[in-house]
Amino acid sequence: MEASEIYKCIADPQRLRIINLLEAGPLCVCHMQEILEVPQVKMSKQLSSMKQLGLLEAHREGTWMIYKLVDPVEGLITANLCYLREAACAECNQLQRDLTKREKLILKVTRIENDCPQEVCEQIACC
Amino acid sequence: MEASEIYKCIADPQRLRIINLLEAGPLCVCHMQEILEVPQVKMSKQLSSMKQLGLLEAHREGTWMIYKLVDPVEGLITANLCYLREAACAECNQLQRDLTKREKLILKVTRIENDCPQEVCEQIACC
DNA sequence: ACAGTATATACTATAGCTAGTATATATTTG
DNA sequence: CAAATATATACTAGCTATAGTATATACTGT
Repeated sequence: MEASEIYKCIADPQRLRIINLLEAGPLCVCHMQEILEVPQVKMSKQLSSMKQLGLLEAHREGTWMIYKLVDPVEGLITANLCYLREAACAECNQLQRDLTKREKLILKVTRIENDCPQEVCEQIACC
Repeated sequence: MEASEIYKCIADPQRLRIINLLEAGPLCVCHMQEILEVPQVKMSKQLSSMKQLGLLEAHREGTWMIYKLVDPVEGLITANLCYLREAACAECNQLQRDLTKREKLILKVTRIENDCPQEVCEQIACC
């Protein structure tokens, strides 16, 4: 993959946010939508363009499509995420907030699957 | 400067090559043109867009315009040049070749200014 | 087979980028 | 001041990217 293609990809803040999320682990489309608060069409098109580029891959689980970064992750991607997560700028803070939101969402999803009552979870963080 | 603006800038291979050259030191437009082998218009427009962005600054010396990276250089730029110069890809090799070409050009220019005869220079690399 | 949920694609309008040609400006030199 | 050199800008045409709306597909549970 050419460096310029990667830069063109992460030059879009939304796409950068997606990559940032996926670097922390695979996610399904609807959860990314929820975290980034973008319309479904936009999310889907961006994901498919990145898959096309060879940066992402996807598999189906029921009605969900689970996306992940192709392994091994492009060094240029890793290096830039690494830099941005440390840096202090509007976009960089956004990346941090997205990761936090991701954590919470994963807890919530796990809780639902475990049928653990919400009140209990919120108090003792069991799940 | 937003990260996305920087990425958009270096997503163009030509602009990346310019930044790579300038990171090694200031250069005048005609020399960059010679190294990158691009038409004058294109070079001028790319330089002015990067100046507009706040990445470059310029001053005049006679008929020449000397461009340089704004100091301090954006960390994101430095980090990426650093990565790309080590990496092995078509674009990265190009960057290395540009730097070599720059060295030679600077020697040549210095030689002319010193009035050192070319034959001597080429044999003993005096300048 | 049907309804519901999740995701993808087709189509369109529009905005933004790029290259190219021609022309303008700034400076030096004779 | 005229000619030469270096650089910038205006204008245009063509291309690419993006967003939005509507529609299609894939799967699950009933």
